Order: sequence, then structure tokens, then C-alpha cells
Amino acid sequence: MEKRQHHFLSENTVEEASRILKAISDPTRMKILYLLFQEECSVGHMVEVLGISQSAISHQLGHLRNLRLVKYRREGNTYYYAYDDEHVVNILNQVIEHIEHQ
Amino acid sequence: MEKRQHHFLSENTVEEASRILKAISDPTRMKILYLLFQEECSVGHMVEVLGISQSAISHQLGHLRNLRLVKYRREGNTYYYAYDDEHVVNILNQVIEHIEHQ
DNA sequence: CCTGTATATGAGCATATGTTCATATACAGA
DNA sequence: TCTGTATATGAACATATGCTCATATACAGG
Repeated sequence: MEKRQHHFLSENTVEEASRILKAISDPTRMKILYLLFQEECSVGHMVEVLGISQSAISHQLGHLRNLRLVKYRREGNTYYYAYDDEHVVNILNQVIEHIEHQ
Repeated sequence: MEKRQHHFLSENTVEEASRILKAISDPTRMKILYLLFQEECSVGHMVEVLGISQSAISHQLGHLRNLRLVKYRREGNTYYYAYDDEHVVNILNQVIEHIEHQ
């Protein structure tokens, strides 16, 4: 193995990439993000459509909020969520398209 | 929230996407794959270049082998690894490029 | 105010994940 | 056949993760 020059990743890059990839790799978060990619959506609607408990959805939304991947607006008691990081959603879609078209 | 038609992900798609994304989200595996993207590489070289223990590298290579993301050839006592799933490597590169160019 | 509805949050728990340490395996060379 | 080198593997352990259950919060309507 001759000593070629490698391009090295900085620790920051690795950690940031890891953060993003872990965020979208969990099935529940993936389903939420894929739904939000299609439309803004209330928590109750996510529960109904995805068949996942309110608590589980809400915990994962908390996670996605911390990562700044989603945003929300409030109308009375209802919270409408939308995605807030276009690039992350694009990456997710690309992975999904790859899998579905093979 | 009116009842629009959503595009739903099949469980298979979700699980496969999750598998791939989890595989590349771990920092050690990410570094290995990024190195292999640049050149075929022996285990010892990975240990040296990445500064990660032989055992940790080898365990993660086992994981990547199970997922069919890498292949290897043997020369005496030395195992040379290379990536074996172009698309997964492309996805990883895209994530990294996104992070580095922002 | 009191009640109901929508959502968030905390505690506890079970499982998954990644590492280290110790050891096994397989081959090369003397 | 003995020794050294390169890599793989198993056990044990610590930490992270995602869920459920129970409860808190905040607002709307009467």
C-alpha cells in the first residue's frame, strides 16, 4: 500500500454527517419526514396516518425539532409541522428512490 | 387537514433505507467507507490512517461485509478491502459534500 | 372557572450498538 | 514444526436509543 494522499474528513464533518444520517435513519422519523415532505401536517394527522402512538410521534418530533429539521406553527390546540431542512429531505428522498427503483 | 392522497412507503422500503442509512451513519464505518471510496486498502492501513483500534476496525468491517457494502481480496496474511455498493458510497459523498460546502 | 382536546414531557424499561480485552485462525518464513 | 504477523471473532460492558405509561401544559368553549 503506497503512501498516497487521502482526503481526510474533519471530526466536525463526520459528526455533522452522523447526526443527519442518524436522524433520518430511524423508521419513525423517516416516515414523519417523508409525510412532511408531501404536506404540512398536524400531530394528530401523523398519528392517524402512520399508525404510531401519539407519545412516540411527539417524542420523535421533539428530536427533529432539536435538530432543526422541522418547524411548526400553532393554531389553537393544534400544531402543524413542516420540514425545515430541504437538503436533508432531498437526501432522504434520494435514498428512497434508489431503493424503490431497483 | 383535508384528506389528500399521500404516497406511502412500504415497510420493506423503510427497513432497507434504515439499514443503509444506519450503516453509513456510524463515524467509524463512515471513515472506513470514505477511505475505501478513495482507494482499496488493507486493514492495517486503515488502523494506521484512521487511528482506530484493529479490533474496532475489524468488527465494523464484519458489519459492512454482512451488509454487502464492501468486498475484499486476500494476499497472504493481508486483506485488501474495497467498497462494493456504488450507490451507498455516492449517498455518503453527497451528504459529506453538502456539509463541507455550507 | 370547569371541562375537554391536542400535544409535550418525564420516568422507566428493554433492546441495540460500539468498544475493549482476550483469544482464535491462517498463513509466511526460518 | 516453530514463530511471527495480519486479521477475525467472542464475551463482557457501557452507553445510546426508542418505546410505553402516566402526567403536565395550554388553550378553547361553555
